[in-house]
Amino acid sequence: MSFDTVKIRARVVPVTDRYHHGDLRRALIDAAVEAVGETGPSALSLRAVAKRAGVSHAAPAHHFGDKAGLLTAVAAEGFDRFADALDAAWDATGDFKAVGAAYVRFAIDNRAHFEIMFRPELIHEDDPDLHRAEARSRAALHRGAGAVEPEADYNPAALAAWSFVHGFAGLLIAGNFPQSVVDDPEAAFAAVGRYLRIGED
Amino acid sequence: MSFDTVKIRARVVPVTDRYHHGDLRRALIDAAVEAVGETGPSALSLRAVAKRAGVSHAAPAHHFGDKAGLLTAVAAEGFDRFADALDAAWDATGDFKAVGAAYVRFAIDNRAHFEIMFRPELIHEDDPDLHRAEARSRAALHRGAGAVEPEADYNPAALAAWSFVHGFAGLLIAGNFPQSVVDDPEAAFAAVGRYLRIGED
DNA sequence: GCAGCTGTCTTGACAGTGTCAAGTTTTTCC
DNA sequence: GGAAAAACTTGACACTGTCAAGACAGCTGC
Repeated sequence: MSFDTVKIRARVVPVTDRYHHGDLRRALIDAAVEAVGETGPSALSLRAVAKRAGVSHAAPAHHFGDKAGLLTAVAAEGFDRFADALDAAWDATGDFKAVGAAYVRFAIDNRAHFEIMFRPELIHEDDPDLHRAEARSRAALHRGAGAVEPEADYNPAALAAWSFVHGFAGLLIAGNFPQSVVDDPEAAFAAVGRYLRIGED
Repeated sequence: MSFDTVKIRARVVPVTDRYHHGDLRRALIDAAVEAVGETGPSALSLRAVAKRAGVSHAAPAHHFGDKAGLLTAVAAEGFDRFADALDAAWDATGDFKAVGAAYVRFAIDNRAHFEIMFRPELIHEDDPDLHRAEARSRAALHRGAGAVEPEADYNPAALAAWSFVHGFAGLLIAGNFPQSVVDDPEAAFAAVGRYLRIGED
């Protein structure tokens, strides 16, 4: 096997790990996210994910151990992107409401990730990578909401803010809100957010 | 059929439908709730539910059509009890916060029902019985939260209150809150609820 | 009081599922 | 260039939801 072949491969799939498929791990996560987006997390089939990625039905197990392992990887990726989004919103505005809006926006734009992230029975909660990513999100959220109030072991203001935005996002993507809210979530969130007593007076 | 027969039957099995098993429909719903409480909604197996109720594996299909049908019945029952709980809280106190506390309490005490009620991909959303029960809950919730603000097509105050309590309940039962909150949810909800600007000034 | 019928449930079968053990192929390492 | 490791495939297993067909009980009409 010549060095050229490797080089060509590396140029074709410019990702961290490389092997036969190129980056099957990546491809499987993407396929899983796609499938969850279409049919929801409960109806997800490992074999369908494998077929979507063009590999045999047992290939996912090699990378993720089992179904929950694959979903754990999706959740970890979700928490990482989530932390990025929240941090970006805070850095850009320094405003709690903007972080809340980013929270809701993330849930809408990354619905598949979001649905898995907060469904503990589907994933391996003890996964170290998941923990790391989750901690990042928690920190980002705390920075946005907790900055208003002094830090504490458990911060009621942060919990209030979290409950509020999480409930709004969850009810929204589950289809519990009227069409006008779905059509313009940002405006609705701004209107509804006025009833939260945080970051003012 | 004579009127007397009905009366006697009604005393033995005081439920809507009756047949061989006594009330298999009821038993299957109970078994499903039990199973969901133990393993979560995703791992629920129709055959396991049937075994738990002591009937053949295909018996549930006769009463509920399919798996989603069984879960729909659970959700409908959940929404009915939910409406009862919220109405009772409002009638007893006339206080929005008490309705919120009842919301959280219901989620904790009826975790299996609650988890299914807000997971649309698991149930038949077009089921008329579900719709009826859901409307009852919506009305009860609106009575508790919407009473504060004037009625409208879409009431921001009601949506805010709903988002807040729903998020709190959801994050709590998903294990995202610190132990102190889990140990005394009522106290935590009262503390956190102060950050919601509803029903005051 | 009995034939027929409707509703309740069982049996058996089917394709599809997750997981595991064993094999095959490719890459890496020295 | 050969050995070892990694990446995947193949085949099997028990289990799942769903469907068609049949068995059984209870009620209806006479």
